[in-house]
Amino acid sequence: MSSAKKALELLSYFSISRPEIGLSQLCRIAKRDKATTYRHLQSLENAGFIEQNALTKQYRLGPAVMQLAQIREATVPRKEGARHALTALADATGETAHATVLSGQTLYGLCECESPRHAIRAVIDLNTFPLHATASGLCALAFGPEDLLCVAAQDLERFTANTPTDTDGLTSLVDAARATGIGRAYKSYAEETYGLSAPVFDQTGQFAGAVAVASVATRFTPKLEQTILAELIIAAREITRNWGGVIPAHVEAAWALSVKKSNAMEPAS
Amino acid sequence: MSSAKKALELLSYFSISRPEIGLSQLCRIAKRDKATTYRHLQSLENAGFIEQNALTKQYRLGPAVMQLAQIREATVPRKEGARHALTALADATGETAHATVLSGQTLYGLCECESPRHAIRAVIDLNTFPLHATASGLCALAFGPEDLLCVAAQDLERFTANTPTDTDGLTSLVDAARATGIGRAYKSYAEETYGLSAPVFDQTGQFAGAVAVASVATRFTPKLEQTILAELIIAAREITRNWGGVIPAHVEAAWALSVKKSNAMEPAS
DNA sequence: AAACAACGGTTCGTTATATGAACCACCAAC
DNA sequence: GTTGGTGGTTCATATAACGAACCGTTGTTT
Repeated sequence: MSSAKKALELLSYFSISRPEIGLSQLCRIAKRDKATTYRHLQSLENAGFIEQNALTKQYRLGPAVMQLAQIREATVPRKEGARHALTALADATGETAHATVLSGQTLYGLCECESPRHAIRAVIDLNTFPLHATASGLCALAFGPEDLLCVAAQDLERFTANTPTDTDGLTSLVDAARATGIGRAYKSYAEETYGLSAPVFDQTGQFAGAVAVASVATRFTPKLEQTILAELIIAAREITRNWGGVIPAHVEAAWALSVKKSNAMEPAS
Repeated sequence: MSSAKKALELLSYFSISRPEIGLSQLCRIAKRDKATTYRHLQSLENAGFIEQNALTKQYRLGPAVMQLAQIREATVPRKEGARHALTALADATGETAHATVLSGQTLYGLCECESPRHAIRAVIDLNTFPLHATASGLCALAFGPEDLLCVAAQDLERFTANTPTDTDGLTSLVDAARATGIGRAYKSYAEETYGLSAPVFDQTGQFAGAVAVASVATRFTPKLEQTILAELIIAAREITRNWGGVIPAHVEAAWALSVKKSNAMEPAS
């Protein structure tokens, strides 16, 4: 593994829930040598990617990332293009909505929007999304580049009893997503959550990411599913438009079938 | 130079004005070998820091920087703490306002806010700020850690005829900043701009950054200076409060003198 | 259409650079 | 004063970074 990659990987250990990390602690987390880790941290600090809390000596993300994010968003305004649709989605469903972006073979969390309706709700710690266990991931496998499925099949980490851990289980979920235009993760990532997701496309015509709703499994009803489904499709259309893409015809067709079926099961809301 | 540092440095060549860069182009800019640069780009791409435009093969910043920025801002909400004061500052002065953050020995642009009042106005390409040639930089030298001045004196790059290029010239500007509580860059960075800046402090009690106004030199009048001065101080106080700091007494005293002197020169606005 | 130049990407022998066990100095708890 | 935890440093070793030269493609020029 290249030294640059190792240094960059250190950044991925910072998160909202763990925003400051000490040297020794980071060595444990990353399972790396202290001297090496220290040198990497120095490189990162020099470049402004991290800085040291003067009081605690712990490291935290630095100001350089703010600049880069601003340049990125000015170049490819993904977040801006998703914001409105996400808040509307969270508002209409009363659940937590979020969007993801595919880059290379990794699905990254873009932003999250919680609804205040329920005290118990899913919170998304924005991170990379496992392709096989999340609704957004299944969307990526179903509608993204084909080689993604091979990559995902290599690492079928088990998160819950429902996580698909063999290729057959995974492909059946992906096929279902293709057929319905919707990715579904029923307790496959976290024990209590039910995720539904719809694909989003960009100006290259390719799959660019997904928009998703994470709901608490215990309050999931056919009625709620019907609402989420309808709103998800609206959001996916809006974000796709903002990202300069168009929904492929076969996806629109799959959605139409899904909605029809959903309405049939729970008629006249 | 470490490989990690070299890879990270590549990211700094992306900017709002040059958001996408091809391999060969980047090699020229960074004055690096093509094979090496390519490998570095691959590392960066793997980590999600850059991605390739599928059509043009050019590289641009990737989604990972968005996540990191979100974590950084959740950890240390610098931007949020500066936003309101900056818009108010731009609004009150009719000029472009911006804020900078010191991390290590580098002064980073945080955010910029333009006023629509004039068609001709300064635009800040958020980047690292040269300590010797910008108003914010002079603030950092005047109120930041002492070793900063030694570092800055090592690299006195000339930008204009007014750029201080010897230690004496620089120290006199820094001394002036200390005496007035205000950093001044009169055509020392760009030929047409006049920058005024005030220091901002954080909860450690240290200098944390600066807030600044970049004005067009040709429309600069004592009257405008008086306005900028007053508003700058208000903004610096507000941002300092939001960042959890307090303005040191000697800085407040210097400001009081500056305002008094400025009022005396242009009485009864 | 042939020649050219510029592009992104790859190869391979050389050599510089990353590595990590062992090492400080420091601090807090007991 | 011992113990266990920090953040930070050293130096011989070995690994991975390096770059000249290479390939295949593309789009422009003659």
